[in-house]
Amino acid sequence: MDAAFERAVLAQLLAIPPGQVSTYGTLAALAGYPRHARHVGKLLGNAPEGAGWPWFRVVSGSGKVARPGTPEADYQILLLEEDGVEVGPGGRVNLKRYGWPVQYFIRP
DNA sequence: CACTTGACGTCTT
DNA sequence: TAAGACGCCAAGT
Repeated sequence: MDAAFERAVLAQLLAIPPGQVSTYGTLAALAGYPRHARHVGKLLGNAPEGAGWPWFRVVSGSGKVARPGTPEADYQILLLEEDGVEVGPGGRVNLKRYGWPVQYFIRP
């Protein structure tokens, strides 16, 4: 396993402010591993549930929840809404508002 | 060594 | 906007 990669990604994951979301590719890039988006997904998928990691704050680059249709996706949507993030039909998230670190803050 | 498999991303229809 | 083609990188078979 690559402990350095895991540490770096986890650091970025924990850096996401509550109520905001980031993407796999962004986390990988911030961690210092560009084009390793798939590995971030694999890491989160393999991550222990009781670790307390905010894995639910990570969505795909299109702003959609990964693996749509699965119970995990529904659970993630639930957690995001609990976190104050609006999730549209199909597990869509408006990255213009909730995206991190680039959030545009289009608030009424 | 060749091929497959991913919680992915960007570009083109 | 939705859907498909390609590209990407590491790990497993």
